[in-house]
Amino acid sequence: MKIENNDLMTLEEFKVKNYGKRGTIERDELEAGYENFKIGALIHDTRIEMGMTQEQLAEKVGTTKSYISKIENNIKEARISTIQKIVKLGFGGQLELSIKL
Amino acid sequence: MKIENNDLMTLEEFKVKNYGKRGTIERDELEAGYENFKIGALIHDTRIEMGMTQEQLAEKVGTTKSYISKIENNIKEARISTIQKIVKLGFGGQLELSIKL
DNA sequence: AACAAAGTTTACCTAAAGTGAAACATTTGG
DNA sequence: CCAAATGTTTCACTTTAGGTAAACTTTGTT
Repeated sequence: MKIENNDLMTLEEFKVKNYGKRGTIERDELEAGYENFKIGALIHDTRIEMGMTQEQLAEKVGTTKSYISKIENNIKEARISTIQKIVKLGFGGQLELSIKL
Repeated sequence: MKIENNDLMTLEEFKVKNYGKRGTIERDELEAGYENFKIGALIHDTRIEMGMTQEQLAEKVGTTKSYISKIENNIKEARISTIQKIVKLGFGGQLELSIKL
């Protein structure tokens, strides 16, 4: 299942509504259809599928497990370059971004 | 032409190397293969193709032309939610994000 | 050349990301 | 059931995005 789209909301609204929840996604396309803050679930599920702990991922990326936890749980909204770093250094993959008009 | 990939670099390194330059992209696929800071070019080119000024885009998104300029020129590295706002409110499109392993 | 329109830069503020250590909680394996 | 491993939260601090107005520069038009 793809991550479904949400309406635009602020980070605060999102926290109230979705704190602790995670979407589930199917491989192995890992298409996100992104939207809002579901990026955490994408990273979480990818990490699990690759059999990594947060600590192992953190080491590859060059950060700490507490930070990875925050990103996975959408407590901090990462920048694109941060997500990219995780995908590239942590998963050895590539982040793709496109605009659908 | 798609935006080509770059190696990982810091924002500082990028500024020194690429300041002022912009990639060009072809429509209408607007696939980004993102990577680093080329998102500015993606927004710039999309805006031009839609015949909008920075001021018009800014108004739709609910910001100012100076901010749009900074994003297009990669002076500020936007968050995903910001890019999404521009794509959604400004272009009436959708931002898509995926991980390619 | 002169003027208008569009784009860039500067300056300045606030709120949130980025960061990590350590404490705490939860899950898993023996 | 206990210990070890894994994951989450708290606290604390620094950097940077988000945001705007105004000055300035570039580009386009007559």
